[in-house]
Amino acid sequence: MKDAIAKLLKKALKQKKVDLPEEEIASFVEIPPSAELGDYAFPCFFLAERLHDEAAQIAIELREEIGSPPEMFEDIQTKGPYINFFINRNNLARQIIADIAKEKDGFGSVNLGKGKKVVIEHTSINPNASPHVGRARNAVIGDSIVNLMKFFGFKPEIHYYVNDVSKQIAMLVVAGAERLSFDEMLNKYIEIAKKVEKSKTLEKKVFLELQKFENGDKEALKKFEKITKTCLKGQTEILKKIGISYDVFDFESSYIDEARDVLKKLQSKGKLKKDKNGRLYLDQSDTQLKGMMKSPVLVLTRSDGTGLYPLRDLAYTIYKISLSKKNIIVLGEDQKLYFLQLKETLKLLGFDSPEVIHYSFILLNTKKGAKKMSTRKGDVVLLEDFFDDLVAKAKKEIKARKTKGNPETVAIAALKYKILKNSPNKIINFDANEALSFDGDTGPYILYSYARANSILKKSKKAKLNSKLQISKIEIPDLSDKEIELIKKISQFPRVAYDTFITLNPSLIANYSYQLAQIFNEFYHSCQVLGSHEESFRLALVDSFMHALKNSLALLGIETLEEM
RNA sequence: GCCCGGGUAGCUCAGCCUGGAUAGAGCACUAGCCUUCUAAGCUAGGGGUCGCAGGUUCAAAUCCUGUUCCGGGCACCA
Repeated sequence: MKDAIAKLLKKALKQKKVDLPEEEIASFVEIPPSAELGDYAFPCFFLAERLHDEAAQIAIELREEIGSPPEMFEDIQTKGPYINFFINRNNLARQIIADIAKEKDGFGSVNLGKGKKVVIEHTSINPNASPHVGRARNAVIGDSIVNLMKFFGFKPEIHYYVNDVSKQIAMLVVAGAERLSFDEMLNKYIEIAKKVEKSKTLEKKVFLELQKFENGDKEALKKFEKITKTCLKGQTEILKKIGISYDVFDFESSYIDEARDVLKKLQSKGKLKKDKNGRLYLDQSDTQLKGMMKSPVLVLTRSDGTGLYPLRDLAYTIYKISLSKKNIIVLGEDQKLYFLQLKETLKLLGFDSPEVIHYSFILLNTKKGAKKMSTRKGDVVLLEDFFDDLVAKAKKEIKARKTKGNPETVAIAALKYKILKNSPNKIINFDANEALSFDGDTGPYILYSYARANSILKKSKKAKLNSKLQISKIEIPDLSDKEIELIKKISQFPRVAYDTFITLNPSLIANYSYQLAQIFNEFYHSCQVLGSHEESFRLALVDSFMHALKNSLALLGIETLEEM
């Protein structure tokens, strides 16, 4: 569209003896702040100096040069220093409705992946306790990326890395937690973490337990496995409740042997060094990490010779890359530098590294200000508790309204939207009261607009008829402002979905979903559908809206409700 | 000390990549709207030195530099 405008302008500019390439002209073309100013606009400021005239006057003269607008435009006007282009809205309306009627749930989707496998690792919570909402951010973002990949024709394989070789589990072993249930784990963990912090001898005991596990001591193995299993089961059950599941669970402990091979390979690269305590480390001073760290090294073994986490992580990442070249991982912001270290090490070994999405923490709003959630300190809002609160609230609302609708679906929408509407790199300030709200910029609000739309179609006798009717036969009436806004917003969906895919930033589509729902609600109030003269067209428009919103929410991992 | 994020209305956030018309939403507050398709809604109103200071530009929330505050990280946690 911008190209077409640029073409018109190029011709007009030539008359004024200004010769600019079309691409440059197109780069000036913008979308005006309000619909009254048209659909596209061309600012003339930059021409003022060159033509020794006022920008507003130039706009008028250029407009004259263009002459009568071609068919694709309804009108071309000038407003001050701008030339404003109004596209033919009826054409747009017809086209969008026809596209969606044809593509339905595929509207906006492009088969970029062509069925290619993409390995996505997300969530990967330490198996030590019930997850808090901060951890849930990883899972919710990861799940959205999975949906995004599917939408663009990839075949996602979802991996969950289970950190079963860890100090945390060793601590729980020392605390005798292998007999505990999942619900009891958190308190035990907080208790032992406090004790270990205070006592060096207890910490030694913890590391001894870890060493025993790594060396394959049967007793230790059994205890570690029991705790890991209990935690993993508890965690995945909660995640399943919010509609997030996994294809493969990879256990860190099964990469201990491969880790040794990685160590050997690094040895052969000649970058591996041993410090005076006997630790093996990788010198990274010849990489971008120089200047970013006090000492650019990656420590790979303890002084007792046991491998550290990065070593196994390397082995694991190499394994994932062997599954598919396209790899995505979701990691906390605390792992930014570490991931760069990993990336440089993989590069040294001749491997690509996964695309990474880093997300910031969710802070807890308290009277004293925001503070970080910490499992270790017990300052958390547990995902499960928060979700249960959301479900209870949804049940209450549904009951009050005497409607039907699945409260779990409403709660999932509230939770996921709350997490996804912010850019991953933005810290989320989590306020319990605000998070429980279903008004305004929330998941339930968006679902509600869908349910309302559905209600119209359900009550309509023509809707069924419409679906069989040739879209081309529907008469497009003179469009009201709200109808135009809605059509334009719907038409943006493919672009927004694609941008989300490129940037791996689900907040783009989350914000779009909200704006779309908002415009629909405005349309709903200003335009009666049933029984109106424009009924056929409006029914088709409502149907188009529903598809756009449904596809949009699907990318966020949110299901729509026909009634709520 | 160094590296990476962030600072926009009382609060929570869009907008920044790719500079343009009066800086947008939501919550909270005020006033309206349910005998018409679901009031989880809509309409109207008040509320902003876009952290601060320079610079580039016809034009800066947006780009550049400096500075400040908050978060994350910088050798045996994972």
